[in-house]
Amino acid sequence: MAETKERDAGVSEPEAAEISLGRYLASIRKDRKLSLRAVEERSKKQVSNAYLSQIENGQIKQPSPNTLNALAELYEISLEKLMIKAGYITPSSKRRSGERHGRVATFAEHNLTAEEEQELMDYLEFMRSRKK
Amino acid sequence: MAETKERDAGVSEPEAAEISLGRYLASIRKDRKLSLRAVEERSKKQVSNAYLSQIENGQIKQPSPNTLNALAELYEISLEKLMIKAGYITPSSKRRSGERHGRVATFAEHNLTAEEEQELMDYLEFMRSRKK
DNA sequence: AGAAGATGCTTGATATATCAAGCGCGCTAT
DNA sequence: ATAGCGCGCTTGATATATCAAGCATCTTCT
Repeated sequence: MAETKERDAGVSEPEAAEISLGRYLASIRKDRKLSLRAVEERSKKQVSNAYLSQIENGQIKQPSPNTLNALAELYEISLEKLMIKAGYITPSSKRRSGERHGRVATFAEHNLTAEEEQELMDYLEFMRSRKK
Repeated sequence: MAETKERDAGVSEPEAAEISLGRYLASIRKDRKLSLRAVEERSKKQVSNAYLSQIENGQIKQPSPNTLNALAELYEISLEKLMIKAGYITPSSKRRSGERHGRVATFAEHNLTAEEEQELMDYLEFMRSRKK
């Protein structure tokens, strides 16, 4: 029955004891009602079913950002969330107390897509969670 | 004498035949007047001198984003530029011809730091260069 | 019941990232 | 000159990502 026995460990520091990358990805895949092989196909072979299985069972510690990106796009979830769970970045400082002056003007020239905006927001979150 | 003999190859597709990651990093390190060992120290041992040497000589194809991030911060250069040169993302489509509706309002609530803004701009570039 | 798939999983092979330790060379200083 | 240091570099060892191929189980169809 697998059991998995809390074989979690965590690449860097689990800290908040969040749900692991593997379990997270597995739960999402099930929610999307996709089989391992379906993901393999839809990802244009970027992620093999064998490999995804290992990731979901926690046998792979840190899949490459390529892989994570493929899954993020396929599942339509935030890449940064995966990057954090994979231990590429540390969600250490809760909030930068630094000085911030509202500057938005620059982005006016960029004509953002809705998706682009969403991704930028995600990335902003990501930026603020790492940084020393 | 080294020669290196155009042992470049490129992880994904060189396409624009830009300067390679190795040469780029080497040129910047020299500009910053740092030795391999100095970088090793300043990076808090995140990048060993041996390894950096290999990277600069093109013997390492794709250093991890951790490594790239350490170097980007140390040299104060754009992480995305390194990510592109390392082949993590493809600067394929010059410009998405897609529909974009100017949306900036959301960022008004975010009070961006100058650095954050810069990084977001970089990331926007990065986003637009990959994407199918 | 048995053929045919589909599903999750294991495993062996291969590639590659990363580092500790060491080598050889060029500088200074004694 | 020679002792020492800093330099870039090589190499062997280790860890890990990734996949092709296969296995066991379960479902469904005839």
